[in-house]
Amino acid sequence: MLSLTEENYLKAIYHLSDGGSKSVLTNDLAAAMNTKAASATDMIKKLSAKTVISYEKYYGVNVTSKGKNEALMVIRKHRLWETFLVEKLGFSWDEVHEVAEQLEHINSPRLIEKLDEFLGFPKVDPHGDPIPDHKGKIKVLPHVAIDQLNIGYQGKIAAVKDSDSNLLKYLDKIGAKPGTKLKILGKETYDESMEVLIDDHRVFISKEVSQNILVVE
Amino acid sequence: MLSLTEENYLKAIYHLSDGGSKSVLTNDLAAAMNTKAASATDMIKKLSAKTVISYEKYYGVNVTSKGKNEALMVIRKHRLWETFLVEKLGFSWDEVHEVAEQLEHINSPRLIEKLDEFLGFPKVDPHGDPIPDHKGKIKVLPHVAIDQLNIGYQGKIAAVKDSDSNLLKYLDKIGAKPGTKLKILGKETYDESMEVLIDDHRVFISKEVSQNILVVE
DNA sequence: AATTATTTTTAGGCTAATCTAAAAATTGTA
DNA sequence: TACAATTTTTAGATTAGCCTAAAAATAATT
Repeated sequence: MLSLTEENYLKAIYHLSDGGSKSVLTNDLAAAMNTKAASATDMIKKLSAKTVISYEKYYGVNVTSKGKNEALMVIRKHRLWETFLVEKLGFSWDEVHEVAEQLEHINSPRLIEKLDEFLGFPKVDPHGDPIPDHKGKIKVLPHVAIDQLNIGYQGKIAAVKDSDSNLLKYLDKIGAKPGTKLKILGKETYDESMEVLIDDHRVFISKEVSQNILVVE
Repeated sequence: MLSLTEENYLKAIYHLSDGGSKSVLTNDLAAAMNTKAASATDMIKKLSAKTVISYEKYYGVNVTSKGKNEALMVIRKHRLWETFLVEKLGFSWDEVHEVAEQLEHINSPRLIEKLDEFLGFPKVDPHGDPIPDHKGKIKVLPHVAIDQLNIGYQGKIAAVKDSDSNLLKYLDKIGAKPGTKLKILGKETYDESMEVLIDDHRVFISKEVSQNILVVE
């Protein structure tokens, strides 16, 4: 059993390690958790003792398969709650994160299975991120940001990066949400800004924004 | 801002004081919280400092109006979530308490208003207990337990006491839930057991059970 | 009214999660 | 390769919530 704080650290480690594929450094973890390195070290020791991460002094931490599973269950809960908030309660997708950060720690397997069913077993959350199933299986689709694509590309938005609430507000304003069709009309070589067609509306977007809109390759 | 633990203590004080109408003793509070008197004293000091209760050494605590409001907001959340779990997720009413104990501490005024709306602004929870409105206003109906009533009484079950999950399971089994019609057919003077008609089914119930089935007077 | 019993509070300690400051290990560079 | 810079860990405190044991206050009983 992990405490709320331990769950949050583990989730951060999981994300920083790209789903367990690389080591995470103490300082990076501390930065992600808005704490100091000393606190991160303390927590690393605890999570190590609980065998959800493995740890070699001075060389960073790795998520164990047990830890991966625990992290995926938290992510599952987070994304199911986000879906609930948007689909059922009418939240806009830029305001769900904070609430989901709280709801993801509710501990009731039965609740989460019922919620999944109530939502119709969704595969992705409102930002297009995949929702792990009850066994922790997650379907990672190969996404590319549209700044990597060329003029003439046509397709549907698969996901958006959900790092920043202001970005999400902007994306919402220009209509860029998962499922919407998109076409690249032009690209300025100087600053890599783009002209795109989003759901038949012409929009100019900066490179920064284009890096956050993802399509399936 | 109250911590999770502080919220739980305040809620217990509110309930033990019958909604703020009488003082609560340290030992009773400790018993309700499954802790020791020393811990209760510690917490009483903290809640006092936060002006949600008033406290005179050795003479028990009283809820302030500020505290009453805070307690009512927690109760509002608890009962709205219970309603959600039963109405939307298909939980049976004897299994919602534990989960609602966790959900009641989620802090998001917007969430709770949206949830209220989603549920159609319910007036009572699945046990028949009134749900405080967003201002903390609560409509207390004058309930009587049916052990106080005589043969021939006819009416609808208004609420059941939700103290014990085993009792709730039993009540569910015999069909005794809020809204169901009920008639008292007989009463044994020796042990005060009763024969009642619940939704047209004849059932014998002990005094203990009859004390937990409430109707509007 | 005095003594006993009960209740409540205080004193001092423990653990989880945090911090600052200092020490140790690793990495980068002259 | 040795010294400087950076990163990480350790040491020692702090706060919230809990504990036990002892002291203090109130209540009950002879």
